[in-house]
Amino acid sequence: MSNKKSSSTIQTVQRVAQILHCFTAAEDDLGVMQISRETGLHKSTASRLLSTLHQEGFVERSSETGKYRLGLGLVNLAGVVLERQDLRQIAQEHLRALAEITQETINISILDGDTCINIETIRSPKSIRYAGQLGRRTPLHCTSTGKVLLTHMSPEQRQTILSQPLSAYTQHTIADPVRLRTALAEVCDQGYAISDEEFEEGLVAIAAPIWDRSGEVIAALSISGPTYRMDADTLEAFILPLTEAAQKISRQLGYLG
Amino acid sequence: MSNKKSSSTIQTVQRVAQILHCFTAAEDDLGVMQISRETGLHKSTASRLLSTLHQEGFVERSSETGKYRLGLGLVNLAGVVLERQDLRQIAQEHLRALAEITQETINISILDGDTCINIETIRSPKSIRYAGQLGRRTPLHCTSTGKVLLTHMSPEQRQTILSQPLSAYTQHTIADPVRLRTALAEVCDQGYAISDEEFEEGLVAIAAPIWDRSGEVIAALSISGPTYRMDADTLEAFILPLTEAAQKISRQLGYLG
DNA sequence: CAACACTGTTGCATTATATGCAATTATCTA
DNA sequence: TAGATAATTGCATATAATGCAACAGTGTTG
Repeated sequence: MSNKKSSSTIQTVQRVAQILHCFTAAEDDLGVMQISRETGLHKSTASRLLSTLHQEGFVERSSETGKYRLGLGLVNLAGVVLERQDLRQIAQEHLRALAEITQETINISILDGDTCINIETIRSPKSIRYAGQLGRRTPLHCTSTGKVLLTHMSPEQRQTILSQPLSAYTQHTIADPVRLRTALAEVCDQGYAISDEEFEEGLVAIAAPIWDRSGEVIAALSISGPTYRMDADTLEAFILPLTEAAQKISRQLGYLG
Repeated sequence: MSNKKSSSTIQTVQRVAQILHCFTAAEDDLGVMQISRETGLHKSTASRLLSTLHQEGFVERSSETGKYRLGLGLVNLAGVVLERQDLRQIAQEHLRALAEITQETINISILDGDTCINIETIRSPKSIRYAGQLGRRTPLHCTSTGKVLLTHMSPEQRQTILSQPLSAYTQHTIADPVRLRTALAEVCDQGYAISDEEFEEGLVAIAAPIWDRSGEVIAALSISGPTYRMDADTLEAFILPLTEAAQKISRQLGYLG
């Protein structure tokens, strides 16, 4: 106890958030006790909160295990959020075309605070592929989309993010702000960003910016795949289709570039 | 006041749900007062709840109007739900193919209590199209997907749903349980369901069932479009690609039909 | 199959927590 | 500049969430 936040903060809401965030793609069904342990909430508190979340459709109970899982009510609400991104609708056909050409996983990410979040994914048809996940949050400094978004944000915002410690996810992560700035300058120059195993071993991605009518970069379009398929030549060959797709989407959004 | 539910129900969670459900695709940004009025909550209560929901990322504030909107945190959570539907991943390429052939909006819906909910959508490239929305809930008795799911549920479940009053959304809605049962028998027989303006004027859709390895129908695949494009001949021509796509998906799920 | 360990639910008294009021500040409109 | 409307916040009060402990369910093991 002692989360002395803004005076007007409702504890129960924080607890609900805590509980919901226990569930991940990797651990998607949890019992009351597991949640109780993970959150530090009393088991009866957890039980009652979960029970109410269940009534409201935010969690479900697995019919086999009886454990809780996140519920379709969340998809329902998320649909409202995604619906207002007209970007998403406009982009769909271009994504499909790009998926066709590249046979790799395509993502669109937008900025969310100091992370980026995936708002649309088309997965590679191949069995070894980058498993893009809708709604997934990734760091800015070591992903292709993140670097694109970093490059095109306001200097103050960028400064704020770069002044915080940058986690090294792999050996290739550029965790040094100075070197990162240089890398970003290059991104700005060439019009696309590459993450070569900087976020995850074996994962290479390339991303280009999407502009809206006001001339601001509002999203990044990316192609992600395993290192062995994303060699220098392939990557080189992807640049044009990628930037062209991003251009087309931008134009449809009213960008006059 | 006086929602005497199960003794162990937490009011604040119900209120959170109430608030979140105020936001819809049509009305996606709301002020504190609007929410206070719509939910009956005291304006300061609404303010504080929203403020906390904001801290937790479940709502955002529009930078222009300053009003609240649903936030990306919800997309993040919904991603976890969607991720566990391997159906969705398997289906993607088949959906794309079907979209290509038909040039209409393609949806996959699953059962959620007494409604069905959209878990995947590919929109028609045409400007007049059915605007399928991820996470959207629709009734069972008057949609093509709903009728497919109704047809293949357990008799008891179906009984429960059909014994409740059926809303007539349009003049074509089959609101009479007896007539509906006859219609469902036909669906069972022919292997697909059609909704001919039964849910919305001007909207025609056709759906086929998707089976899993245990031989149960777990979802429905549909093609939706405006009446004038979805005439009898076109509909007729869609049957085969639709059922074949549904078959392919089912087989990939392990169905041995 | 009995005993044990573990998990989830619930009635009840306690107190911490959310509430409503009213005052204050901020934002918009005429 | 005033006047209305909306949003926020300090504070006392009372309601609603809490933790306990007992109980019910489930599964594991010798």
